Amino acid sequence: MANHVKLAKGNADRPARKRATSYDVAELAGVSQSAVSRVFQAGASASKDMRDRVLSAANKLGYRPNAIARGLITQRSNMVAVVISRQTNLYYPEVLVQLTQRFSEHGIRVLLFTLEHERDIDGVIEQVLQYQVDGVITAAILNDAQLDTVENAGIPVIFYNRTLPERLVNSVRCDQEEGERWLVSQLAAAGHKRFAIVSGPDDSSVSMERTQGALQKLRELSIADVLIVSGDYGYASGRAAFSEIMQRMGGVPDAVIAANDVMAIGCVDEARETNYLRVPEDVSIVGFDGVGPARYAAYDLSTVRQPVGRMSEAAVSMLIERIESPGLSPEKRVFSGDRIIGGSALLADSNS
Amino acid sequence: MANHVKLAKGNADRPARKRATSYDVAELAGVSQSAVSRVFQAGASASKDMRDRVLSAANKLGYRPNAIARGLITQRSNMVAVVISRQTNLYYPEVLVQLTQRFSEHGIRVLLFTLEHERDIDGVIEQVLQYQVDGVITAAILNDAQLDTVENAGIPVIFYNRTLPERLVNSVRCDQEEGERWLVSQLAAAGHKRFAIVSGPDDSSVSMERTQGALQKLRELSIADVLIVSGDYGYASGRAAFSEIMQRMGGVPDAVIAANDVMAIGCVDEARETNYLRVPEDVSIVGFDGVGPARYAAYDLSTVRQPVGRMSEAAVSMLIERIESPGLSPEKRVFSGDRIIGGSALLADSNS
DNA sequence: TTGAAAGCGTTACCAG
DNA sequence: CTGGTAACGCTTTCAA
Repeated sequence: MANHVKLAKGNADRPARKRATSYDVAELAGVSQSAVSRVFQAGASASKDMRDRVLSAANKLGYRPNAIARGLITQRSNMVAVVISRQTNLYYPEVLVQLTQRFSEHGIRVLLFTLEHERDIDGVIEQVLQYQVDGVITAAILNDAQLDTVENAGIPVIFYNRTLPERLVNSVRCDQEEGERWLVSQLAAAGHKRFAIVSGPDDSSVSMERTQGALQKLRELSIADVLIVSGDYGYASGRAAFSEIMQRMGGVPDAVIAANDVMAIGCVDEARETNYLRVPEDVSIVGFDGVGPARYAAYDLSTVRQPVGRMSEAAVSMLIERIESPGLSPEKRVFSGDRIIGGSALLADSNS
Repeated sequence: MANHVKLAKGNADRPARKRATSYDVAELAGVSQSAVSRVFQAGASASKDMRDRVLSAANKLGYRPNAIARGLITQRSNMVAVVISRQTNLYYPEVLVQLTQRFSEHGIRVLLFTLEHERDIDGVIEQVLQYQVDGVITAAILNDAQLDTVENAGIPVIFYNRTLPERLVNSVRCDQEEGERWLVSQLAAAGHKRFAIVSGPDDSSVSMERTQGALQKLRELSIADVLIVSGDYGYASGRAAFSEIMQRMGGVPDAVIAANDVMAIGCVDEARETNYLRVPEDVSIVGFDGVGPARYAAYDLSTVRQPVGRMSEAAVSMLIERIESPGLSPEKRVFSGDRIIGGSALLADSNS
């Protein structure tokens, strides 16, 4: 009654080691290899009889065209690289799913590259090029030399939520500045005077844009005295930041502008739990992103939501266009964020 | 002064259309193509002189070995498929990053496949096989025929957080049952009598295991009267579920066991905001997963955290082992979750 | 419509 | 250590 280790149910007798090739199928079907190839193509020219014989043979052998070999001859791997930094993924997990889903509708697969920090990108570029991807979507900034490297290889690049202002590149992003300016103007119009900003990590261009956008608008409104403390986009750093603000200001700020929702939530908790403050009566707190937890009843953040669905759709279609027509000129698409008025801040429009 | 559209900075004169091949490098360096190939390999045999000339020629041409062609001849694509369902990614975004990072340390790239629902997997399998991946990590269940298909192609598969009990497969998972049993026993020991369960989507095996684990322990404790309502793992569905519980029970349950943290958070908010209940004084609520928001001060969930770091490390090393040694027998690794005692529930151990 | 043969860019095997 | 040559599995002319 001793059994073999390997148990194969449907096709117990097949050797299973070597994959069937188009030659195997051709032989079994009694046709040429080119014929097999044609049957598995879109605009093929094959008689019904031929088609049937090939397909049944293929089925019997479990044949599947080898996409790698195809890529070699057609010079199209049908793979695109998606480069994300840790942050992108953590705070917008749905972006990846959306990108992958949309690409797959076009017969394109996603090769994923992740960066612990945005600076680690050099090695990644090397890999991306070796794998002959047809295009790249990057949520990490490339410098001039890096971008040159990729473009000289003839690979189109789309920047996701970042851009190189000095250069002709393709990019899709959310208007962080506009969003922050709106938040600031709303807060100011509601009478807030003492502001604090919680910025993100130093190597995050998104955080830079948000912080600068807010600062700029504050300056325009002649609000000069602004305290900036920095966090790492995480909850704990939001709590620590609020604590630091209280200490360095020697009191309660009127409004706190956090570079993302998670830190804003941290600020809210620290204000309530540690300092026994009421939000928004004692202090207004706003975030940015519009992530899920921002809508939880306990926080109900006033924030700006990135239209991630439209952004990822735009990125995919821009990239596919450029894969199909390599000559297309660069395009920058900027989406306004959705303005969300929640209960975490007293805004001018709060009671409208 | 008219400029051409294309502006290339570093290497303005290079045609940029066609990528350099090992033959181009060989010609420029005045050596054979095989020599070039050898220089770019690990255990190569090449003299220092040879090496220098090749490398400098390669550099000049911007040559990079074509991983696709290499894969064709070596029968190793150095790519693995990672299949995730929407849910996996949304509630554990870090899993993907960890997997990708760890694989990349071994020179392996991740080809990502996402499923809207776990049932969409058939087409994905077809793609996975066509791309000649060296292995698969799947966070979606395959049925017998599907698994046969992949295994017959000689591709090792690791199941992530699911398993096929009736079959010899490789899997890495968190012990959902054990976790739920602990939660139930803690709740029961604290004196709770009227229980309600909020289950996840019907097609989620993880939800099934959790719900069954809880139910089983409740039965063992002779607590028969348990209401089960179902949600979709989302916040809103958690709120709706709590509402439904109140209605169908005609009063307040002693304890609510949600199949994940996000729904537990929804329950907490609905209990507080809509029903003016105190948590945990009036009702205890527990979740599962140990996601970030579970630790926010406003919720402070009692829950069980999946050790995702260790799990993804285990998955990667198991897969790599099996790619390297195809004969290895199947292995199932089960990790206990970390027990987290928070303020959202009165547990027997709460004051220990 | 079909088949033969020439690549795609690499590695692997052999002589030298 | 080095170079020639045969694969790898496919698509793509080009004749028939």
